Amino acid sequence: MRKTKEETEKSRKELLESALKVFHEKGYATARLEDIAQGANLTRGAFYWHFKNKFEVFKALLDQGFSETKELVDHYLNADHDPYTRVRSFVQYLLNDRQRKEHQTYIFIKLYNEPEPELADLRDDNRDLQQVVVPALTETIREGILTGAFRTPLEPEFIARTIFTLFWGFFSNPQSINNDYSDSQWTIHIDELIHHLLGVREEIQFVQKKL
Amino acid sequence: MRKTKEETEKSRKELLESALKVFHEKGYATARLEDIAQGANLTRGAFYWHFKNKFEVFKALLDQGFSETKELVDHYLNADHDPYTRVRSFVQYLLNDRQRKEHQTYIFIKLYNEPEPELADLRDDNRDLQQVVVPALTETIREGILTGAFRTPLEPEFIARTIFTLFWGFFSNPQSINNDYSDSQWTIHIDELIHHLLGVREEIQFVQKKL
DNA sequence: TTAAATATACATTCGTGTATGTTTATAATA
DNA sequence: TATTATAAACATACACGAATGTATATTTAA
Repeated sequence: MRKTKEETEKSRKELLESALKVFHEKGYATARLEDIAQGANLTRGAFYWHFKNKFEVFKALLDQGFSETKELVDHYLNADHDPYTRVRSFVQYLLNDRQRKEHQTYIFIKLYNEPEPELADLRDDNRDLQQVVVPALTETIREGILTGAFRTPLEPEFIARTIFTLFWGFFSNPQSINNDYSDSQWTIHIDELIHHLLGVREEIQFVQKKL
Repeated sequence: MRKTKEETEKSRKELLESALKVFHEKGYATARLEDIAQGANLTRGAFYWHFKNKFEVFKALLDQGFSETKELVDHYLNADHDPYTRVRSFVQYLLNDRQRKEHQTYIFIKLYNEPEPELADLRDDNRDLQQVVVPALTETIREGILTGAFRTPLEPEFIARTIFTLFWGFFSNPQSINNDYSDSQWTIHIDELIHHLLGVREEIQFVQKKL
């Protein structure tokens, strides 16, 4: 049953994808290796050739999500735009990501929330999402305040943490998904909220909305 | 090994308490009935006499937390005070609860976050925390706006949902617990945030702080 | 020809559920 | 009031299935 190198790579990727789905649906503890294998049209034999065990796939997935988040932060927050555009585009991306529901960031946070003692080590300082997002967000907000784009009585770091925690809650709460207050409503209002939190000057809002 | 009625009741309560702890530490799926029994200085035999299975204890705990939350809402939000005091005391309670870490509300939310398909039925409309908190919070905010205590461009329901979601994220994120940005920092800043969100008039803030 | 890339088969462990044993509070009875 | 029968409130023992990990078999790129 030996396959070509490309086919092997494909198998590995499909196993990872399947694992992400299964973890997302059943959670880490309940996920069975056979579910994961079947999702990739393979057997547990294939799984054990590619990965050591359940823990290792999970770790691989977390690392993947973690570096993807880093790229996101780099792309949006550390971009070469004005502070307002940077914050806003980042937030908008997260909202869309949440709406698609299938993407990394959304599932990533769900994975983090599992109590499971076995995963405790993974949630150490090195993989803290906050430490990736909050500093960049804080810096952007601070810059916006210095340049006079934002006028807010709140501390930049606190605003950053508030936005982060708000999205964390938004992604985590299972009920927020099937609720009458739908995603589209959030998308509209979140925009106002961000403006309100940052104290975005009205001229900027106006210019932005015209674009 | 027959015990008196009081002793029996005590056993049951200790089993529930232990279950709460174990679920909190290990999560639903990983929690073993023996852990729960041992935590109450009993055996699995005792457990099975009091409860049908793991699912039933969990349900009992959720119901318990749910009704406790209802009481909280009644006590703080539906109280006989001005809107400002109601919102603020409610938020302060949650913050303190979060700091104690051992109380129901905190663990309650953690329980809700588990993916575990078996628990899907429990997260239906009837046990939606949002439907308990958000309407009461919305009403309080709306009243505050009508009486002129609050001046905010944001919609009352959205503010309520924002506060709710923010706390959900605050309670859910495992990293927010052992972070350098400590609970006390949040406690201070959250106060400002609530003021900012609600647009609390400065006279009111001043009077409140003097008390 | 060899070992990569799987599938299949098997052993082992772990947790649940249930059946059974044991003690003793409690109600009934005399 | 003392005695006794009963079942409450557990503890202990056992049977079972489910999932993991490993050993072995199989095919075929390289």
